[in-house]
Amino acid sequence: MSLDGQLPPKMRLLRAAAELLANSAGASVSTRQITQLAGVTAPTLYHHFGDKEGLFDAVVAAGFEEYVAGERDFAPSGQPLEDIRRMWDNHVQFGLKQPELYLVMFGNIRPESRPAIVADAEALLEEMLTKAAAAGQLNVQPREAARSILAANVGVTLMLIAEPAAERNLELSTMTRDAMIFAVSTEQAAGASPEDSGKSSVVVAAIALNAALQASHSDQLSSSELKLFLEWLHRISTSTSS
Amino acid sequence: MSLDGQLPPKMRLLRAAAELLANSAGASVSTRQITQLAGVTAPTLYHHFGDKEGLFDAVVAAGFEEYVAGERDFAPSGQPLEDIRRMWDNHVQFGLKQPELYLVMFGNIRPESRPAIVADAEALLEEMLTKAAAAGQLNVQPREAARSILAANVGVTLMLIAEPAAERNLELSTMTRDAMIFAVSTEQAAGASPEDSGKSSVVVAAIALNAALQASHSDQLSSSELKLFLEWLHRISTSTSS
DNA sequence: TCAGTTCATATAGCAATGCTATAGGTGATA
DNA sequence: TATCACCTATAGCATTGCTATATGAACTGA
Repeated sequence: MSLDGQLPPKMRLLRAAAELLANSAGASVSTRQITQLAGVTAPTLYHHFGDKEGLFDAVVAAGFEEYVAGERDFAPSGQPLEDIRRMWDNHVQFGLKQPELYLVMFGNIRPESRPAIVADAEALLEEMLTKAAAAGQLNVQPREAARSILAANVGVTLMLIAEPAAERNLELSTMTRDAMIFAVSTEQAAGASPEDSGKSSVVVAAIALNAALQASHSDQLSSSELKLFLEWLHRISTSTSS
Repeated sequence: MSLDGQLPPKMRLLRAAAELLANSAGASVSTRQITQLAGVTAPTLYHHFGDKEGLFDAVVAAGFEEYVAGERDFAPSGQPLEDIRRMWDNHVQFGLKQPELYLVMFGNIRPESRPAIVADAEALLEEMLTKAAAAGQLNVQPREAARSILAANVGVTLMLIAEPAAERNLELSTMTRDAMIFAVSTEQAAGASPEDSGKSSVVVAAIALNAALQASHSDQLSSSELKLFLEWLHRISTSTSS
């Protein structure tokens, strides 16, 4: 079978690569397989993508588009933390639905190659977490919370992918998810956690104000005042000692 | 340079492969590079390891021995949860010290190939968590806790590896670590403070910060800075627009 | 001591891989 | 028609993982 049709060769190459990548259980996919399935010869591939890795990057980029679309494609519930849960679940589902693609995206991250995807995924989470912070529901900076949650999310998804599909236990996901969200949220504020007993109230309030200010542009302060104000606010909200 | 010496060829192959794998920044290592560095010809490799992947598996196994040794190599503090923290940190340190090896071990996990390593790492954690459970410090089953903590641990380590070494922020690790441990432990009994749920305006946040600042004297701002800061805060919190 | 057996290494080479130098074909524009 | 940029194909190179076969070394039993 070949992916002929009226599609331009560039598209056919992308689809062929995606299909072979998705069905190759870890085995390496050769350019010859791809070009044959696409009904195209080798130079066409290198003309359009320069490289085998270039083609794979394009496939990953397409997959990432799909992922982002999924992350955005539900109505905000009004409860940011609930939306975070859905984003988490969507992330896991994406990984389980396209494990090979996911492994290329998040399993082989190397310092020099592709922190871009990670940064984008973080930004998605951070965006939603900022709303939570604005509602006073966040314990830490939205950015730090996003990094932490994403890390756990990736780890859980990789673990689930590694398991045979039959015995996958999604409880691992929900449990870890709720643990992370609970840890960054203020629901626990009165708790006995030893290290944040001193910082909590001031820092939480500062973080919330910071997020709220950035969401709604208050005109009570001039721009220069606001700049200095935000700087001080940042200083307070990043303080760790009481 | 070659790894000659009195070592048997099998060892030389292992060391050569480990060294090349450690220094190859993601690039693929060829059998010819390995055999040349080991001062050996190709059939020797296949005689001892059968396969290129067989050799790499052996390298991974050796690396895993080192990892396990590190996980066991500290005296139990008597506080299981504190020991879990050290195991977490040791895991991260191992990943950062040998990133390429770590990526092979935990980044490329595929359902059919190697859940063995994951299972062993889980068992290490579970062993310690069982002690915590015996001391009544655990909220969930040790096995579930181990799976969850390991997943987050792997995710965090992968994220840190993906970052340029210069700007690695280990706070991501400690924060996620404590979040996970806190979530599975029984320490969290204290109640929540649902008073400020639902509102998100700048004013509310400013008022909260104002109150919090006056309650606890933060030393992040000088007194003159603080005075001006509070004035602005007052201006914001008395504004009429939401 | 010496044939037999087993283990370990080397020589030479195969098929498959990623990639490319070069040339041919196509359509739009002048 | 002629030109020119763009896209694709033919053929082949260097490198890859791997192996069929042969040679050496070390030990065994007589």
